[in-house]
Amino acid sequence: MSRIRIIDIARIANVSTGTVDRVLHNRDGVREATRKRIEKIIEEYDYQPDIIAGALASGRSYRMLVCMPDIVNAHAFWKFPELGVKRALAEIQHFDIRVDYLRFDQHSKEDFLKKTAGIDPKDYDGILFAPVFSDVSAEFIGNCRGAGVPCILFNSRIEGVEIDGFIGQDAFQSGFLGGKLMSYGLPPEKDLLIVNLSLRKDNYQHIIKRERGFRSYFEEHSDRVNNLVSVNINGGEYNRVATELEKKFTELNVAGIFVTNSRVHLVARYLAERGSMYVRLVGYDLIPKSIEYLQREYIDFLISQSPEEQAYLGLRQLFSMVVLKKQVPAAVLLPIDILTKENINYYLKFNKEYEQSE
Amino acid sequence: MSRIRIIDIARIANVSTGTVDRVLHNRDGVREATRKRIEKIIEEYDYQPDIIAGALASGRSYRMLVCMPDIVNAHAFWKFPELGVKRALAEIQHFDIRVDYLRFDQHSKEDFLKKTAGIDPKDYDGILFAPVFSDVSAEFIGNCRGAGVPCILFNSRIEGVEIDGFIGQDAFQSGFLGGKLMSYGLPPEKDLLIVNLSLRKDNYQHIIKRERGFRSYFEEHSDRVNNLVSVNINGGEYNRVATELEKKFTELNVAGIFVTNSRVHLVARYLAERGSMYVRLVGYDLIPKSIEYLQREYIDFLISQSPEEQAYLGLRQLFSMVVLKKQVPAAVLLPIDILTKENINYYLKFNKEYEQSE
DNA sequence: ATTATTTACGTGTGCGCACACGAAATTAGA
DNA sequence: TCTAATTTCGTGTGCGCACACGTAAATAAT
Repeated sequence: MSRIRIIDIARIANVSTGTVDRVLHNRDGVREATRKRIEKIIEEYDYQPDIIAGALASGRSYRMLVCMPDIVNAHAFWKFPELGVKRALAEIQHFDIRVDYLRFDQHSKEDFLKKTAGIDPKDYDGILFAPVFSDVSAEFIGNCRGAGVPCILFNSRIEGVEIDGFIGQDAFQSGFLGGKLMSYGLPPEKDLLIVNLSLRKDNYQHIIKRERGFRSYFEEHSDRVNNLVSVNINGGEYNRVATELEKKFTELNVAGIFVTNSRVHLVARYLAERGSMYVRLVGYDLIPKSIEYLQREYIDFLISQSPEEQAYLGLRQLFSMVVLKKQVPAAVLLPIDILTKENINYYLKFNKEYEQSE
Repeated sequence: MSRIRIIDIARIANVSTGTVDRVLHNRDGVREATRKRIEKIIEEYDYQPDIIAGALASGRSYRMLVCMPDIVNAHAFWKFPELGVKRALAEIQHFDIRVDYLRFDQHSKEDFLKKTAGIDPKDYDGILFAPVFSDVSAEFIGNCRGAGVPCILFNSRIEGVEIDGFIGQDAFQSGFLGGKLMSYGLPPEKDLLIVNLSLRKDNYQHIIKRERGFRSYFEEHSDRVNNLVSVNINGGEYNRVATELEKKFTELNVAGIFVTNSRVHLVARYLAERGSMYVRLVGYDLIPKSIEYLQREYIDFLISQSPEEQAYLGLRQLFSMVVLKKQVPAAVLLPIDILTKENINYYLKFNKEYEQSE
């Protein structure tokens, strides 16, 4: 009653295991009639290959490329995807899968081009990629898929570029949730700032969607008549941010600030130095500088993109596609995690465990 | 340069693979001196068995028992652990692991005793167990571990009972977080209700801890001078709940309600029928009845225990212990998920995907 | 019709390990 | 000292599959 094997199929079809093997692997050298007959039996008995035995026999090893920005310091944002990759790797280690990392400066398109220039996609069986620069990323993806190498994206997506899978977050909805967290308990008829602290104009897509989502919340809740004011501060050092904010604080009656990316800690610092603890502050991502202000209660909520989980799932999907030859969903949108001072430790501890288990 | 194999060790030690095999499996029939010699080599070269080949050769199959309460309707709380078990199973299916479910009426200790009486732990290689009735559960666990069967608990833990692993949540901290969510934006000097709607007094442990956590938040934030009033309503049908709440609403100036378990939807119904949308309501668990009120904004926040993830991790740990013979952490406390109207869909969708992929 | 070429298929080996069986070495028994 | 019992070890086989190789059958070339 156990599972049907190649040899069983061979016997039923009155051929040898070699012929069945050829059919299973779409190799030629099989007469059409025979092929049909065998395929029918495979179908009928719902043959499921024993991938354990397959892996052992083939002795194949796999090579994946994980392409994402540099980890700028030991605990920055891009450390988490790496942890996720390692976690996935630990689970599938028996399959002899090796991973190369290709890291690049997330602020330099030139660096990205230089680094990817040295890559031949054909050296890899699959690629997990966090696209930062839309146009050149699209080209890179095109090269890979042109060479027949599966490509799975995470963190952000590029419109109109065909890929094998995407793992990420619904940016609009996360902004919408930001609106709710902000609004919750805030007096109406006060002013709210939406602060964009992006360093590059390149990958603005999900930043814009976050702002739209945030605004949309207040449009849908007309009882909240808060006044929403956008502030764009490029450049990025603290003094610029402080100056710009100071201006707004004198003009307006600021009751809350929504920062559309992980640089929310700069705003938190401003509030801390100003002693404005009462101002609601909501931003993105679990990075150490922000955690500090979350714990000191200058930041009220952080919305997490679960970068660890994104990369974990990404590598698992590559594995499913490449090794198990299974279909994977075109897109997976992860839950939008809400982090506060009170639950942050569990997210951190979780990651620590993975680090220890290396 | 590839991994060292049994045959390599055998050659180095000047013995046959059979002898190495005996050492590896702690079988007798090996002279002490030889054993030492081989063990030293194993150590020195850090031999890691190829579990792929091992699984293939041994042809072993494994049997796990998953023991938890009945799924009372198609979408109730206990459906989620089942989904988690299935997800884990899908990932490790190549190892021929079968799972039996033992379900019992979570309100009847007699039923639990009856069901477990028919179980011989020795029929199983591992047990994943959600203990509900402390005393008899402890006995059951004792039987299993006495028979040498690893036992991993999830959902709740029993003090003083030795187990092989626990997957769950920090109840105190989740209550503390509930306090924050409640407090956030609520006017001080109003009254808050803490409502206990437990059906059985048996497994009160984490209910009590949740209340303690909640109260602790307000103790630590002395600027919040809200008045906390506990309400215990046993029994459980809606009318009782409505009557008791009505009493409190006339006595007090209720601005928020914290419900310590998943029956928060009963309170939400009361608020809905009363038209009291302004009252903040925080409770537990993603069950359909609550989701409805979450979407209608009578419930502001649900704290999720991630039951799907708990069971998923539980089975994965059993697998690690039993099949891979690896050590597993004594306890894993999962992140405390915050669910709102705005992010609930992603948690639901995620589960849907698993359902579809069956 | 005979040979060369192509197409279609069968056979054999090994991946790394687990385990049954049997053989050799050692010790005990007489 | 010789045999029997026991301990210690080696050998062989197979798990299900992938893949190289070899061979038979069909077709083409001469």
